[in-house]
Amino acid sequence: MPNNQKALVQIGEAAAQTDLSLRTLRHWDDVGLVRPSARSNGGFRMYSQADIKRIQVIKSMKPLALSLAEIQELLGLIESADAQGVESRKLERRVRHYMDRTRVCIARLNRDLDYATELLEILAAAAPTKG
Amino acid sequence: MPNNQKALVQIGEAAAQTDLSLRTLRHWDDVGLVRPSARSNGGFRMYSQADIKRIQVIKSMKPLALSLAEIQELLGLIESADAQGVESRKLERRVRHYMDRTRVCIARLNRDLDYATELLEILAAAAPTKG
DNA sequence: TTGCTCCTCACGTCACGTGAGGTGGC
DNA sequence: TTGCTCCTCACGTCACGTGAGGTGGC
Repeated sequence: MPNNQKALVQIGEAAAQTDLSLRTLRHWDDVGLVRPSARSNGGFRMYSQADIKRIQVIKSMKPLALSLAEIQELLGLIESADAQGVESRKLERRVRHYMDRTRVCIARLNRDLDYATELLEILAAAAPTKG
Repeated sequence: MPNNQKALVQIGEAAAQTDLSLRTLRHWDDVGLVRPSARSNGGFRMYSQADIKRIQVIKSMKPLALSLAEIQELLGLIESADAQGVESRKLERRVRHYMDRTRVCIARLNRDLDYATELLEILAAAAPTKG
């Protein structure tokens, strides 16, 4: 089965599948957040399905208001924890730190939702005729 | 009652009451989003309670992913609608445009919440010992 | 006069956006 | 050979952060 070979896609496909810009994927490559698994002879970035999965995970972490560097650290922590179990106290402290931030973020998202809903009502009042 | 006079506060108080940085308030002043009602003789920004209310409204609009210029336009639209009713078709079109964006944003916030909750579970699995 | 708060530049930062000029590969 | 996709600079942008150097006002 040669479908292992075919699983590599160019940056355009990766961008389409993840709904991100080419520039964003190139930037994430530059800072080391998602390095494509391979390059073609001509230097084209070639993304594997695992790469795309990682991109989607990162995309889903964006609303947490973490910097790219923090996302990178957090992904590394999760990987280490998966690989070796939680043996290091330092690792556990960092993970707990990010759990706290995630909880804060969830609270903020809930407030944001309330505000957005309220704004929608205000706008509806400002444009009452049915569209 | 001279409490009308006393209702003006300096930028530090305004920042404390809204939980924003001095720099943010100065920036919003620079771009014309929130101009303090007055300046002291020495040039200090003096914010009224109405100013602070406006700041809080704007702060609550930040999660909608609007630019400061768009927030400014939207606030202007709501004011016009309040003042003259919805007489202009153009005004109504813009308001509806922002309603759509708000709906999109609400959908995104809900997805973000799901992701954040999921991440919290992943992190909890990575740091299972009780803190 | 001392402190604390405020002021205006003005450069730095983060995460990209946006061309410019050039090449890969079917 | 033509198109479309991709490449690397490199400057621009948005919303501020962060000093530098100086002043207001109780």
